[in-house]
Amino acid sequence: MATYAIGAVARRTGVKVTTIRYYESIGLLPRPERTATNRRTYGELELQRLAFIRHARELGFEIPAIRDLIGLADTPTASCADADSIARQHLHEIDSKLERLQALRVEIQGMVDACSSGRVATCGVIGALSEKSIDSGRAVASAGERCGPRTDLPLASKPVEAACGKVVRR
Amino acid sequence: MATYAIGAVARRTGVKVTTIRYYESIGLLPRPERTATNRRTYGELELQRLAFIRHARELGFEIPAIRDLIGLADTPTASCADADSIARQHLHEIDSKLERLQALRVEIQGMVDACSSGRVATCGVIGALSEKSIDSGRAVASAGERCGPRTDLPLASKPVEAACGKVVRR
DNA sequence: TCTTGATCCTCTAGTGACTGTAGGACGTAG
DNA sequence: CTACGTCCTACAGTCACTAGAGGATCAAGA
Repeated sequence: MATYAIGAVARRTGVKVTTIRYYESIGLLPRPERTATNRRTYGELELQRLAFIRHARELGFEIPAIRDLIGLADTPTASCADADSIARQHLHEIDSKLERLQALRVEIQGMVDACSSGRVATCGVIGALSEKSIDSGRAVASAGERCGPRTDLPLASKPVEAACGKVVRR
Repeated sequence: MATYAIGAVARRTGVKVTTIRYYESIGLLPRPERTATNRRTYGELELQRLAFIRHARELGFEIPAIRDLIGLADTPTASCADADSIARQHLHEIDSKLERLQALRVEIQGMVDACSSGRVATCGVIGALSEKSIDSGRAVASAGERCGPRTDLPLASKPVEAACGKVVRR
């Protein structure tokens, strides 16, 4: 079975060398075998686990949650009940993420469509994610409401930028 | 139009007071109006924007990306082409996240189902997210492959834990 | 009106999850 | 055997918060 040096693992999984060592230091990855000259060597399994961690992080899961998830995969059948409750809990988290991501997708797709058809872009991007979070009932910006009076205007003019915010600078 | 103190905003959006101030300090939120005694006051618009930021962060978007997204919502129609390219780029990101989240969901749902029906749980959780990331072709763990020989064994035994990793400790 | 407790202010320091760098050992192609 | 790339440890820095100190303001009750 093939083994890989830490650099090769980094290249294959997209996780930086330093990050791999960091994950090892916090116990998220097991300490790997070492060569006679003290270099880490990894197998396919670690590659998979690392790729999993990377994706999970990109999806917004925190390290304790990832520990859980990895634990699920490693759970012997005996403790199925524990695994089940952890799995259910994360299932809710995932469903909520999916829902919000889909809402955001719809709004952004809408912008792209509007743009390509030369129509005035409406900016429901913020509304897509903001509504369901303002806890108390009567949603602040009910469905369909857009940000500012832009749609009614021919082009951006004075009242708009006061109402709708700032420039993007990265 | 109703205005809110920072604490009220925090309660309604689920974003901590200190975090709101932090977002202001990095320019992600505009500086709000102040009362005569120097207290911040916010309107519905800031509430929405903040809720948006919160969800976006929970979905794994970084602050520069969120700046972009907010920028989209604030974009005057004039710069529609710019907005379009940014929107398209984030659309890809979102689609990729959706895909991976759905794959993870399937695997975790599978575990829950297996558990509730008393079957031996298979641990495809890691496989769900690891496969598509190992860059070079011939996927390391091709579809359907599971983590370790667990499914074939009656209960966890010696070779498994060496192969499949560590204990969960939070 | 006075008090008391909640909330606000600024400033600074700490945390989680990385990320980069210094200083040195090891590996490998020419 | 040289040169350059990769690896090692250790530690400091960054990003996105988070908590705490020390003090001012507000709102409700005695």
